[in-house]
Amino acid sequence: MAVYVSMMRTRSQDVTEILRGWILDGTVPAGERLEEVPLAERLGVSRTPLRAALTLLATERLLDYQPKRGYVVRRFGADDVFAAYEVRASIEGLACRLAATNGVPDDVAATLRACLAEGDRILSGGALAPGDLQPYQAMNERFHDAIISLSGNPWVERFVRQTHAIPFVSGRVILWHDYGVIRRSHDDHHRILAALVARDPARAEDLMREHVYFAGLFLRDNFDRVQAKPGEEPARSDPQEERPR
Amino acid sequence: MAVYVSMMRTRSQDVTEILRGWILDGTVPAGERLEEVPLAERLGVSRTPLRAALTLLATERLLDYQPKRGYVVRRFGADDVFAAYEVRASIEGLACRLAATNGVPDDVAATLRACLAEGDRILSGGALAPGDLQPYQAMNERFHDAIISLSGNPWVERFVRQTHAIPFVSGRVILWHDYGVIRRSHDDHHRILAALVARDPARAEDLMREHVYFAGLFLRDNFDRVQAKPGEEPARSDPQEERPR
DNA sequence: GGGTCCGAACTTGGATACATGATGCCGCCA
DNA sequence: TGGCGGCATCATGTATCCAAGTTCGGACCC
Repeated sequence: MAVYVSMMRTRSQDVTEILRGWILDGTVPAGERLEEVPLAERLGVSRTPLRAALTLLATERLLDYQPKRGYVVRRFGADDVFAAYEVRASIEGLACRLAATNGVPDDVAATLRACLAEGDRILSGGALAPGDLQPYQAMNERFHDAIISLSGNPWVERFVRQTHAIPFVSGRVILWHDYGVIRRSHDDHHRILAALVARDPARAEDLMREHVYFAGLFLRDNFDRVQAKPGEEPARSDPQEERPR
Repeated sequence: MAVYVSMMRTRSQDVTEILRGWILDGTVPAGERLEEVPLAERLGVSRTPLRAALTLLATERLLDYQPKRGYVVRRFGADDVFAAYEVRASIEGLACRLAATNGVPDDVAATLRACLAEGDRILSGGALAPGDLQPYQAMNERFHDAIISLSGNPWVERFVRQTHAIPFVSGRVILWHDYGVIRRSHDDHHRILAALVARDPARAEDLMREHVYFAGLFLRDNFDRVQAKPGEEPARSDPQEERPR
């Protein structure tokens, strides 16, 4: 007996995704007040589903909310973003440790090795071509997502996903100008997989923590650079958070 | 010109808190379907604020939601709860490390020392009196909250708060039957504060991680005990549980 | 002239009415 | 008798309407 999962999509969900996208890619600038009626008209829906979306995004802390005073797009500074990376480093480190403890099934190992191979190919030229940014981002996200799934801890997955829903913390934003940094980062990937298959939880955790933490450091020190070019944001792969894996 | 912070409380917020309480303390049993109209009548409000509360609790993952099929109180098993403790241990460990790095202001140190003193007093008798559970819980929460605030990392605060909003993970639930375990746990508190004032980040992190992690282990191994506590018969394994609706 | 008080317009919160998809019963047919 | 299909019922999703709080401007008072 098959269990049917409703494919139904409500307007609220659609509106939520659209709005989240607008916030993350800067279409709606930080600090802007979101008034219900104009927004609803702009989105072509009534206030009801829009309000559901707003409450949801407020619980995700993408919006600030005060009763009777409405919603404001939250402003994220370099310190906020770095703080998020600290947390992400900690949780993904945990994920990596758990994954090493649990072991890596063959099919996942194959996926991870494919990620490594693709990264090697992209970086083999010795320089960063702009057109390679998007595939590298996608590869990077696949790699990290696979490890998070391996942790087998649903809360890890949930929290990491929440950190990804913070502007500039998402794996979609990668500073693509320093070959050496990217090279090193991908080298981390190699060592992380090695630690995973060797069932070395402590090493796997340490590597992942530093891997993510350094990304946060680097982003903080180059924060003006990434803020300046929101046009660099390429087509996001669908940000819907509910996607089961 | 004074800046007024609206003290306004909306019905949605009230309903959210009430419902969250009902879920956390078992008034609404896990697995139960929450129908909007009956619930709204029971709460004395219309469907609108209730629906806002439901969407919020669903984003907190306290409820499962499927479009057109409504909300169901999520069921948390021992493994879910333990997994939450793993994450909480990691994040509170981070919080403790950051707090040790930042240093402890005198007023906070005084608060923490007061917590230690109260715990010492409660435990001085050499046994656990039922009437002492509530003050000990409150003290425990104050202690942990103070350290989390010291971290200065807003995301840490947010995520830890989220783990506290999981049934059985909340600091409100403490197994109060084994004097030795509580005694040791409070001894951890002493050492943690010592590490904080000594500005020893590594030791502070390790202590807090183990402190929380062991609480998770202990809770998992005594899970039936805490589940039976709300006065309900332990959730009988319901063979029809899988039936969608 | 500046500050305060008042009120009107606007915005958000809540209630109700209507639309739409899910569920389950019942009868029909093989 | 058992399975399948259609229709009735009901719960949820959305729109609209009403209530209540906030904001802002202007007039009045000091």
